[in-house]
Amino acid sequence: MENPNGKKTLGRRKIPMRKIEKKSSLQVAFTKRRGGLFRKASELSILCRANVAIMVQSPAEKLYAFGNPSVVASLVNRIDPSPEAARFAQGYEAAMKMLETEKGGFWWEKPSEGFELHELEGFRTALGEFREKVTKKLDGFEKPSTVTQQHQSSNLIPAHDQDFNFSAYDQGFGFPTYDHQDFGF
Amino acid sequence: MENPNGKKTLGRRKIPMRKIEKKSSLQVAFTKRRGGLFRKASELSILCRANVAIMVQSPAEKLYAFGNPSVVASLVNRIDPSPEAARFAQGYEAAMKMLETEKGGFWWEKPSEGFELHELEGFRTALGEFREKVTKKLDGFEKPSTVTQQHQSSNLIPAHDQDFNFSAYDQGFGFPTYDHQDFGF
DNA sequence: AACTATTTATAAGA
DNA sequence: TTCTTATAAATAGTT
Repeated sequence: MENPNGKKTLGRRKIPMRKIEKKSSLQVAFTKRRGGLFRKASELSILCRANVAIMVQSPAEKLYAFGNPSVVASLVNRIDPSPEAARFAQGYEAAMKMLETEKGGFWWEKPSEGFELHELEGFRTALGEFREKVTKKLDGFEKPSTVTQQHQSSNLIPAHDQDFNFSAYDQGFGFPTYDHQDFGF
Repeated sequence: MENPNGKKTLGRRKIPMRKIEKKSSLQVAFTKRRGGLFRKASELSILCRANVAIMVQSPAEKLYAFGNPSVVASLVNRIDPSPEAARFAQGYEAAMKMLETEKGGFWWEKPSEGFELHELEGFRTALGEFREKVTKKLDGFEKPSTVTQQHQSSNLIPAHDQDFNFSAYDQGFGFPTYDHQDFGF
């Protein structure tokens, strides 16, 4: 065997967090990680009763979407309130239901796991309110170059007097999110 | 120590894939898994040069978003082409840039990792084309109850003559996705 | 918010 | 591409 330690494979290896150059590796990684991302989203939905919608675009401009049909419908309606868009959402849901019947049911169809209509309406309005609040919050912003190196985020977003913050970033996740705070069920 | 085996903790435990009932556990899990989901999205973006946008709504209707500013801007523009929405996107980007300067830079600002403008335009148009194609594809759909128990998905989506499929589901991920096929960089 | 042991994800290689 | 294997990473329960 090629490995000095006599094991069959090297196992998973740590990779640097930058673009994968090798084309074949890139494609495999994209497929695996897209699946992993959608699985994580599904688990978050189920475990925590959270609505999740995801869109992923590959470098080749292929588009992939995740979401339970109702959330997709809500999102589509936001994106385009036309009858054609609504018909797309209906078709999507119909196709999902067909697969459901064929395979034995999806989680969002089970009464104990499904979402109520009023929740979907809430999702729709929350999205609109989200935008409005942030627009107001960011009122008067200047170009970033004029406000740097002053721990501006702290000034911008005091710890206890805000509607939005970059909590995930502040927690050291290494990436920013723009979200509500004061999570409370 | 309380554990019969003398170890400090029980370690991670497997949990059933259904709603977490205990309120405190639910909140902790939501926070952890939302962070995990966004981290995975970030990694997918970096490793594979993929545009990713995510929206998560908690049961308490708090809204969380992920995406590099340009993708968010594109998405926002789709959702609402009004000047106010555009201003939100600008504010989001400005806030991100402030944090960037403060902390040393985010991946999407680095030339080697960033996206080009034409890619963003592609993302925008891909989203529209996606809807149009699916609308056309689903033309003539009936209610799901009329077409069940016939391996309808196979009829609906032949293996090699389609624009869209449920590939992730078919691969046994346990959740459906609606996506393009024939991935190729 | 930190800590571990365990579960889960996944990079390489077959 | 799909399967295997070993390691890297995520996280449930606890402190």
